[in-house]
Amino acid sequence: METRTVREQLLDYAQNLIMLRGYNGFSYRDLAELVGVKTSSIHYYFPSKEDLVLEAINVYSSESLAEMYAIDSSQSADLRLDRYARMFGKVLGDGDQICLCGMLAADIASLPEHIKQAVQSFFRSNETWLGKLLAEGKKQGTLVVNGEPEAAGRVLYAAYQGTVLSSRLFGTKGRLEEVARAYKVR
Amino acid sequence: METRTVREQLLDYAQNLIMLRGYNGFSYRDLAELVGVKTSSIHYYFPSKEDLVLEAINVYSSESLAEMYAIDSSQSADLRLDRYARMFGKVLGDGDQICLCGMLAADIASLPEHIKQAVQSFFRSNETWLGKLLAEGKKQGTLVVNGEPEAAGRVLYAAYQGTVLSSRLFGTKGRLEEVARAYKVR
DNA sequence: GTCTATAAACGGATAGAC
DNA sequence: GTCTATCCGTTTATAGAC
Repeated sequence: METRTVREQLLDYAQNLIMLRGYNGFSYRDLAELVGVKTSSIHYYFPSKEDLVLEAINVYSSESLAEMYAIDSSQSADLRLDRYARMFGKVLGDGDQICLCGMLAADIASLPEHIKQAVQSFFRSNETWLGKLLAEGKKQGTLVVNGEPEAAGRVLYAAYQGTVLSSRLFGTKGRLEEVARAYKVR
Repeated sequence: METRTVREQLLDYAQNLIMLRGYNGFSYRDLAELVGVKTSSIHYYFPSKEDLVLEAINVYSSESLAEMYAIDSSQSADLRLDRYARMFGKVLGDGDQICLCGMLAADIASLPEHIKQAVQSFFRSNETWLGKLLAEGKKQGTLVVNGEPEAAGRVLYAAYQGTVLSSRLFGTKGRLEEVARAYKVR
């Protein structure tokens, strides 16, 4: 028996579909069939497709960032980086999904300004968090950071986004571990 | 006066459209209006949209890889990395495009197996080329490489793919330079 | 080669009954 | 809230005239 509300199911399946096929790659019909309602019912909850996507970003973003901020800051930086990597590993799902905001960043030319800003906000949060982590790891001597940690945080986040993409493309989960390994002191 | 054949124009505009909006984000109608023909004429050259995309990959791939392989191998590794970064900078175009194969990697769930293989092939060529470059830079002492160069090549290529994405998202070209800087000896 | 015409399915969205 | 019915534009693709 399904306990979630229709609205919750819609958001959940919408998230999966976007992470699989992108904004232009799924329709209200796809979603309706998955949830078992008619497309007109979706419009009751989300008048337009953009409304749906924006709400999907909000849910995804708040959950992901909460998990990221919850990473125990008393651990050493290299262990925290491992936990971050594992978090990123979960977005792969059955190996056919990429990060929701990474996907929407690819589709950004099809989306309105306010959605772009939500995606930017998610990127920035990850970048600055990683930047601070790298700064600490450098000070501790647990991570290898060449140059300014802030810029290195942006590069590292880009590496993670690119790596989920190639992990799915090649069907290999192991690539995500290579990223953290490239920053660890050996 | 337009000197290119219709076929050449179709491929050129198709490349731009894919790099801007992705596989599901453009139509034969968009393309027809840009070139100034009817959609049925496009089917004469490319029976299906997949035929068009595959040919666009072939053109893009052979041109990009040729340019990459032409990077003077007598230079030091850090200078070659700069040239590679500048190459990647060109894909941004007016700041609204990302790598064709990076975009199609995001759209991969909408595409057939033989197109997936073409995208994989492009990724692999870049990854191995960068891996060898990093190996040489490490030996020369001009680049900072932590760990195995092969894995580092995959991470670096992912970083470039992720960085064109975020460069477009934030409208800042400078991020591409940060990547190479993170690998240079200072 | 390029066109007109057309097919047949799909797209997001709305009105109004229940 | 969810449905049926419907609008109307779009999409890829084909047939056949020129």
